[in-house]
Amino acid sequence: MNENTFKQKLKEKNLKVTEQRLLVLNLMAEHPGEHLTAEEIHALAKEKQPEIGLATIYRTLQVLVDLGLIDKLNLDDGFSRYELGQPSDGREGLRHHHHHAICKGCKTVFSFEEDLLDTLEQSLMERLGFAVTDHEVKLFGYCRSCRERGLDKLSGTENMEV
Amino acid sequence: MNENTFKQKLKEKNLKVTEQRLLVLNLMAEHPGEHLTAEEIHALAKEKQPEIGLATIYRTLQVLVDLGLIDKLNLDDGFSRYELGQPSDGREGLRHHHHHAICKGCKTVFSFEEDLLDTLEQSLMERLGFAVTDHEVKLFGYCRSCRERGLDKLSGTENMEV
DNA sequence: GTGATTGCAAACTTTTTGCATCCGA
DNA sequence: TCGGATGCAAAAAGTTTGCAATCAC
Repeated sequence: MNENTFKQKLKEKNLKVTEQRLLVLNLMAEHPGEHLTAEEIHALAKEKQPEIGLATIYRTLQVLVDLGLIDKLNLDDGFSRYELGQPSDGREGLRHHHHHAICKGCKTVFSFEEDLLDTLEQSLMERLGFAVTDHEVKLFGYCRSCRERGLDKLSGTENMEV
Repeated sequence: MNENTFKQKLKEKNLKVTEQRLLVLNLMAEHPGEHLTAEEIHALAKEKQPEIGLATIYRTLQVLVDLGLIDKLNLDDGFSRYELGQPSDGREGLRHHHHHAICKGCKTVFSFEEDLLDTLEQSLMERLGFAVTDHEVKLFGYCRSCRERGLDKLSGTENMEV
């Protein structure tokens, strides 16, 4: 995604090209694979444009989501998080985002690509007539190092909230 | 899940058996397959116990989640939602919840069972050493009736928020 | 009796909105 | 010029917390 494509997309929707919008998109592009909160993006943005307000960040992120340039994620920590979108694979209307594995021990989020949902989506279409355009997959469990430290063997709730 | 099993589980954690806890669990059991918000559960609870407070609902729901009796869902509508858990299939530590397909046209949520993630989970274990204990799968798309009404053919953002 | 639980209200947190000003086209 | 965009502050909405009174055991 280069800047000209972005400007093009904005114009198609009669949206204006502003410094703030360029800044936020560039910040997202500089942090690929990260899952940033609005506050984090605001902090990064203020380094380059100290006047920028948090409301602008939220409004800009919504624009970028609508344009399909970034994805909004919910990793169950009370924040909405945003990350640069994956380039489309060309199938019309399909934006298959990558998946996330969240370690319940150390809260690390592992991202990975995988397209094993095709069978599931086909079956939905056949049985319900439901056409899938997008999906969000979250796997919860324990990463290797937490398992080596025995964090997956604790019972009860003592490690459910950090 | 009968009431005695519930009382048993509470005692194991040194939690007390209260009217409020019994009421909330029973309400959840009376609404299988529904995705209720805390406010909705509160409204139902007040019919039988008008004094019950919303804070008690939240605290009780957390207890039920911790006990593994209900699941907390996020269907991207700004609410946390709760539903009765599926009975475990016996595999230790595994609670495979069912999946949700959310129609972007009419916002209907379709629930379905399917266990097609085993391959994905095996591959995670082999490649990352990540042991999956649970997962949450959300599919977004358009249901049959919305497709018949052409709601999936609109471009842009005009149908992204309702 | 004693510590957990409840109800209420206030606090908190994230996100949205109203509005005057400013800016891009 | 002019409608959209911004910054600020206030509001909104869902959820959590402090505390005195109450309840389970």
